[in-house]
Amino acid sequence: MKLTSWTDYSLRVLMYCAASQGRAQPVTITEIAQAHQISRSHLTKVVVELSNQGLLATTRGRGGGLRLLKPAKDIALGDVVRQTETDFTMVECFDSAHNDCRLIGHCRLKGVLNQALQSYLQVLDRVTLADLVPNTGSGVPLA
Amino acid sequence: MKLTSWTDYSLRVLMYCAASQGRAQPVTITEIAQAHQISRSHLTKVVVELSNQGLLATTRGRGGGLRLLKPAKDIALGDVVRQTETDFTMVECFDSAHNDCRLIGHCRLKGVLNQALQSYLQVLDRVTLADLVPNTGSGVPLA
DNA sequence: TATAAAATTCATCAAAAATGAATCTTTAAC
DNA sequence: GTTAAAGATTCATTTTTGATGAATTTTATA
Repeated sequence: MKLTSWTDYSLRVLMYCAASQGRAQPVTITEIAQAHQISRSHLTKVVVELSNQGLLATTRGRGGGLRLLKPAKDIALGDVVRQTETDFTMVECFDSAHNDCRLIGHCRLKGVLNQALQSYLQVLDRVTLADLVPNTGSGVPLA
Repeated sequence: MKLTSWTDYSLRVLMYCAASQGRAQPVTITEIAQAHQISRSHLTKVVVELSNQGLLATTRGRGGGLRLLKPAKDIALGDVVRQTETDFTMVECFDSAHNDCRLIGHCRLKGVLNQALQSYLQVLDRVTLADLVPNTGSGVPLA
């Protein structure tokens, strides 16, 4: 019952980008990697995925970097977590080949656990990147 | 973001015991292991932990077995999950040695993720074993 | 054309979850 | 009191999957 560091890194990248909107030079992977002491190579994969998911735009070459494709206030944490976490399995399917009682018990359990998960995500749906990142207006909030 | 099979097994054991209350012979580990096709040895460890947590009473020797220490309606899923899941880490602590902005962002994130987790557990707090297990009154619901 | 950026490929490494055999301990039934 | 049936313990692995990073390739700008 925990988030992967992959999700952790994804959130850091997005927050960093959100905090840097308005800067003259775009944010680079190297910059974020150094700021958080994560390997650049590893972080690149996170960026690629976020890019594939349509959250980030990347530009190669000198002067390139990252930018958010949507305003920070339009990126809800719930959506990010849904996409970065791969496994929301709550309980292994019980073997239903036996009897009604066990099956009924199972179904109720499954339903309850799913309700709890939805409740978790709904809390995150109500929070956006903009809520997390102080809006300094300076354009260089992570100086 | 998923539960361990340890928690899964714990819930199965408790549900099985709840469904078997009123039986002449107590439930045995071997019986549950066979019903769910789990190794008896492995399941024993789950039972020992549940016993240490005060949820189950065990009796050794011939004719021994397991029984719930509380009525099924008094055992909330939230409490079980809190005890069986060991790691609720949501995000690794950011390195706070750098600047205010990152730290503030981190703190807000941490708070939000914690809120979501609490929301998850609160849903489970409202459900008890009795809600999961059909009350047949037969005492042999898993025949 | 040199440099700086993202992107890809490959190979592991590490941690923790999961498993189960073998054995020991306890206790009721016979 | 012996024996069989039950839980308890110990030990060693196996499996999974998350996590990591070096090396290289591709792209684009100054």
